[in-house]
Order: sequence, then structure tokens, then C-alpha cells
Amino acid sequence: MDLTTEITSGACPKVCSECAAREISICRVLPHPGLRQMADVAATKTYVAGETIAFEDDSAHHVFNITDGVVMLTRLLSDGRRQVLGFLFKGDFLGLAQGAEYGCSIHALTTVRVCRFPTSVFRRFLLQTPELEEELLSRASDELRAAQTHIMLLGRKTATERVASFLLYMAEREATLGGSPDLAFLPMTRADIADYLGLTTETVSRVVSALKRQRVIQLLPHSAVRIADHAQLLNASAGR
Amino acid sequence: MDLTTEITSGACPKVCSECAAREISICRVLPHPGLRQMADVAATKTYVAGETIAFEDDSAHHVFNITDGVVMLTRLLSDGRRQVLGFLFKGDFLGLAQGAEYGCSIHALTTVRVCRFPTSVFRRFLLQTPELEEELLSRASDELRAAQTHIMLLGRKTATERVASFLLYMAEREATLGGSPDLAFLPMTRADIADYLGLTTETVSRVVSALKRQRVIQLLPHSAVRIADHAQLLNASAGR
DNA sequence: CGTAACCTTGACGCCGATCAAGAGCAGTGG
DNA sequence: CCACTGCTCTTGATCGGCGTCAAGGTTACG
Repeated sequence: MDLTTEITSGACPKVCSECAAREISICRVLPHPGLRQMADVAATKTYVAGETIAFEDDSAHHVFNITDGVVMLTRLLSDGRRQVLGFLFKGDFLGLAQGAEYGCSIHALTTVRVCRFPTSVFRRFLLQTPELEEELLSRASDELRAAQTHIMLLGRKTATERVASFLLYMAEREATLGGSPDLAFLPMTRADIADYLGLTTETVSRVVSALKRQRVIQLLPHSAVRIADHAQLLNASAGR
Repeated sequence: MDLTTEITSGACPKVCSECAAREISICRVLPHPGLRQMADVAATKTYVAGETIAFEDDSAHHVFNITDGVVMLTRLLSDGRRQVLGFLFKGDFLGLAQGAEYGCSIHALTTVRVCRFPTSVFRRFLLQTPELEEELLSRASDELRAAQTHIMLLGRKTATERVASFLLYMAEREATLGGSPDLAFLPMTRADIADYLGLTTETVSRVVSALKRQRVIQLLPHSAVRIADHAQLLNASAGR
């Protein structure tokens, strides 16, 4: 049975059949009755670039599937110092680290489309859907590893190594979504990158310039970066 | 029905009834038949202080419940720079972030007692035990938040703030295990602390000395620290 | 085409790293 | 009980990578 048959037969809810992240979001593990149930409580929503989706102290009323765009998570210290905790892309699930509050602010870096669920309903649905629980546990495990890699970067890498690691990471994300492995789009500002890497905008800018001068990368229009010498960049990144 | 009845009736496996972490480990959510099944595939094991339980590239053949002692997780860069990813205590589950390999080295800082399960058996058991899955997901969420706090610390806090945050964290762990909230035992060396905080031993030592001079903390025998001025230390930590 | 962000580059300063030496401390054996 | 030994911890002097401050260039967008 091909996809068209599924859609026309109505086995796949309209909202899901049109979803750009259909095959890479957590929903891919759901059997059709489950998917229908999910779809019934889902709300699709679009945020514009620059919009704040939620603040860190907000009650966590929703969990999200990112169906398109790039999302940034940040935390603040009381004096305004900011740390970027991570970026989320098409297919990512947002809500794994949530408690009663979100715990971090959620920002749309591009136009972002999400599929949103009330937390309470999602929790209830989770209890009766072991395959979804499996999937979330697996993703939590992946995120934990990613967080550890971030910790390693912040604790022990130099400025150059951090920037190189970041560029490789962005290119890799591009590749997993079907793009080229040596082309990275950077929808975030230098300040965002700096706050992700525990640096300043000036330092990020200097390192990027240096890598460009050494012909390891090229800067293209629209904040795109071409990795000209993958081996050299990997070398500069000091490994994962 | 009290605990004694349970034990003498045999509803609780011997290995579990004697477990020091019985009520705080993941097993607490298991119904008795489930607990018995778990116990059947569990092996208790003791490691001496300083022992390496596993290396980061080892195949992850086991997951662990820490039933006593303190465990440290570390990652290395190829040139030997080390990052301490975290510490685990009595009641903690070790294995959430694991893939095919452990991904980080596992070290016993004190005498450590664990309850160990073969990964494959544990996975199979997990699939048929939703309440355990729930529990793991909840713990993964907590760990993710803890990792984010660590990221904030490494990315944006000063040396003094890092050390202060660390002392508060250790005291809090002490408190959750029934100890005093202003007494922390530090079974790790200054080098371990430094590698956790992204600093050097010298800097950690200097900051500790300064806090001692300001009478914010006292150093007691056996690597214990008394928090003399909790408010002041919290102040020095710049929040969570 | 004008304006407001964002980005880059340069000069300088500081926090924490590095280098070095001595003090404290636990374990060992006489 | 004490001397010895090796490690950990502390403290001081100096250094350097990255932050800070400042100014100019570039890009996006109305």
C-alpha cells in the first residue's frame, strides 16, 4: 500500500499526511489508530523568525514537534548572561527536559512550524502508548549524549576548536536532513553562536575569519558556510 | 503490610530486600513479580575506590543501579584533556546515555556497590514493563535538566561561581540522601573537581581558600566541607 | 536609498592557565 | 611511635587566550 492509498483511504489524518516531518518525528512509531488520536489533540502553529515561543519560567503547558524551521533554547543568569543550550530542527521533539516550567526560553530563529500538544493530554497518551515511550526514551538518550558532547566542548576546548566543532555539527545536521555534508546554513547570529559556545561575538568572528583566511571554509551569501577542507576542519575541532 | 512481612513472605527477593537503595532506585516502581524477574538477572558487584568500572569505548554490555558509593563519569579528548561529565550517587541509574559503547569512562571514587544488568536483558525487560519505562523517562528528563545546568555553568560562570555552585550541589545531594544540607563530602580530588568545572586544580584550590578566608565555608577532616554561610555561598554561585 | 542591526577588526586588559616550589597528609615499614 | 615516601593540596609569580572597549564595514529590509 503506497502513501497515496493511505491518505485517500483516510487512515492517515490530514494534518499528518501533510506534515513535512511525518517520517522523522516521534509520530513515525505510532500505529494508525494512535496517530489519529494524537492528531485529534494536536494543533499546528507557525511562529515567525525572532519570535519567542515560550519563556523559561512559563508553565510548561505544551510539548512540540518541530515540523519545520530552527528553534533555539536559552537560559539566563539573573544578571543577564545568556547560555544557548541547543538548537532544534525539523523532526526534533521539544519537551523531553521539561518539568512544571519549561526551564529554558524557546526561540524561533526562522519561520517555525510546530505540531503542539497539551502536556497533560500528551502524558496521558504516553501512558497508554509504550511504543511512543520507547521512542522518547531513545531520543532522551541521544540528547543526553549530545549534552555531554556540549559539556566537553565548553569545559575543555579552545575557541578555535569550539567554532570548528560547531560548524561540523551544523553541516552534519544539514546532511541528516538531506542536505550536503559540507554546506551549513547558520540561521542564528554571531551572538547566538557565541552564547552556544561560551565565547563572545568578537571571538567567534575572529575565528571564522581565520578559518576563511586559511581556506578551510568559505562564507556564502545568506549566512551559508561551505566547508572547503573537511579534514582540516575536523582536525581543528579536536574530535567530537 | 510492613516490610518485614514482605521479606519473610518471600515476596521481595533477598538480594533486593538487602539493597541499601531499595526505595530510591528505579526498582521502586516495580510490582513484586517484576522485581523478582529483575533480581533474577541482576548481579551485585563491588568496586574499590580508584577502580575503573568501564572505559568509554567499551561495548556497553551492562547497565547499573548504584546502590552505594560515588561514581564519576569522564570523557577524554585525543590529546588527553579530560572532562568530568558528572557524578552518580546511591540510588542513581547508570545507562541512560549509553549507546553501543558507554561513551564515557566510569570510575569508582569510593567503594562502590552496584546492581548490574546485561543491557540486552534489561532492554527486553523494559519493553514489557511500562512502569519502568516511565521511571527511566522521568530520570532521563531530570538528567537532561542537570546537564543543561552544567552547560550554563561551563559556558557562562566565573571560577568562583563554578566552585560555589559545585559546593551547593554536593551539599544538596548530601541532603537528598538524608544528610545535612550544609555538610558536603568531597570524595573526588581537586583535579576531578577542576575537570568537572572546566578549571585547573590551582584555580579550584585558590577559590576554596578564598571562600574559607571569607568564612563562607570551613574545611573539615576527611575532605568534608561545612557550609558556614549558605546565603553567601548561594550569592557567590549566581543562581542555579 | 536610508537606517538599523549585525559583523568584523584592532588595541588593550584581565581572569584563569601555566610554571614552580613548598606544605600537608595518608599509608608503610622499621 | 616515628621517619620515610609519594601523593595531593596550596600558594606565589608570570604568562597568554579570550574578553572588553571602540570604531568602522556590511547586510537586510522597508
